[in-house]
Amino acid sequence: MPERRASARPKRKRDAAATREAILEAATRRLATQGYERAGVREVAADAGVTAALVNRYFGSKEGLFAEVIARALDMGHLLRDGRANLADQLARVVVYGGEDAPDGVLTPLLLLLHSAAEPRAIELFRRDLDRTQLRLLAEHIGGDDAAVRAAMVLAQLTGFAILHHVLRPEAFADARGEKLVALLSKSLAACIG
Amino acid sequence: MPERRASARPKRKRDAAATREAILEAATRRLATQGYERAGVREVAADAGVTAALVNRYFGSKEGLFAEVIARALDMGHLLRDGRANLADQLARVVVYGGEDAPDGVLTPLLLLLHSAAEPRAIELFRRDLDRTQLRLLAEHIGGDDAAVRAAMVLAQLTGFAILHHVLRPEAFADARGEKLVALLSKSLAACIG
DNA sequence: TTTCGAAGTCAACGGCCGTTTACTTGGAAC
DNA sequence: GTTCCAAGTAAACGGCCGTTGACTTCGAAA
Repeated sequence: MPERRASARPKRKRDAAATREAILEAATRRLATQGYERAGVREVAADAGVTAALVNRYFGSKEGLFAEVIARALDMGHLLRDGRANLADQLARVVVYGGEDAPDGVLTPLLLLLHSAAEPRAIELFRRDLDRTQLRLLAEHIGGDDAAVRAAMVLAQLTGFAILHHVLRPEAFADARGEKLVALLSKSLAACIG
Repeated sequence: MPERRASARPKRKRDAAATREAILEAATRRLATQGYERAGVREVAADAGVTAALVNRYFGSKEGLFAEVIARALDMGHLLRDGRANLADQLARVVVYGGEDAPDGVLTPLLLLLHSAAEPRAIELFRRDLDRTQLRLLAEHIGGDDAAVRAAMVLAQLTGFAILHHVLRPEAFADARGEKLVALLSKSLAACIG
């Protein structure tokens, strides 16, 4: 019989900060792929190489843990790269080609959102943070009249595309080439940006 | 102390077909507002005025119940009205003004989808049924080259708008007038339809 | 009115999950 | 090497949920 999971891991030394980080990373991945309900505290703890009790010790509760996950994801995962030229095309490429496995990727906040749509507490956390982070940045990049509404429309399109492309995966998307999707998406994004 | 819930209800006579229908209605409402995980069999049964055991008797299991809910919703809730003129504008009005409380409304399939995004079994049911109902109808109305991909893009936009407008509700959408949203959405829908 | 099958209920089982309490262990400081 | 607090674990509790099997009740047919 081979070694157990725990001994296969690098067996991190006792380091509260590093352990905290490992838990947050594991929680982000679980939340982005499974959503609030299906992401269990025991699973997250096992991914991080610790016990469920320790998770609650550090973050108070499951809700506290995922609140910090969402806040961090919204702070880190800036949807926009540095240059603001070709905004529609940039955004389109992010959601078409962005890997879903990178826990700090720009796609993560979208997956977090749509996998937690059924959880009122998670939605509350998103609403509170979104307006003053991603949407504000987007609105500044867009500018002009109705910048706030247009920014929300852009976010809506990105989220909708993400749910179809990364979760539902209808036949039409599976068959289509990536560049075809980029072209269509950036075209309708441009219609919103103006 | 007032009467109990059961006596406040019309106390439907023993009618298997009617009871079945009542359970399906209640399940549809619960699934559309709470998603697969949070919609409990006991709650659904109570809404329909029966016991959880009877629900499992009629539908075999929770999964069987919601499979039928999804299939029915996709069959009934045709996104498109009869006339095919101004398709973008029609669709935009549906998701902007469509009430979320009507269990047979055209908006229901979208809410079912985005509230069940975290549940793999529900996603599987959607994928299987979507391609041969809503997406096929949409593609026929759109026509031309890449009709299938364009139809999926339209569904993505509608779903994304629904999650923002009916679930997340950012400030920008709360402040905006309905007609402004219809204008923006139909414009970017038109960019996809071509 | 009696009968009998279908409609519906009741209560319990087993499992999973978030949380808590008491305990053990590691490692740095002296 | 001893001490001692923080890091981490083990185990259990209580609650909720889906499911099941045995029981009860309605209502139509005879």
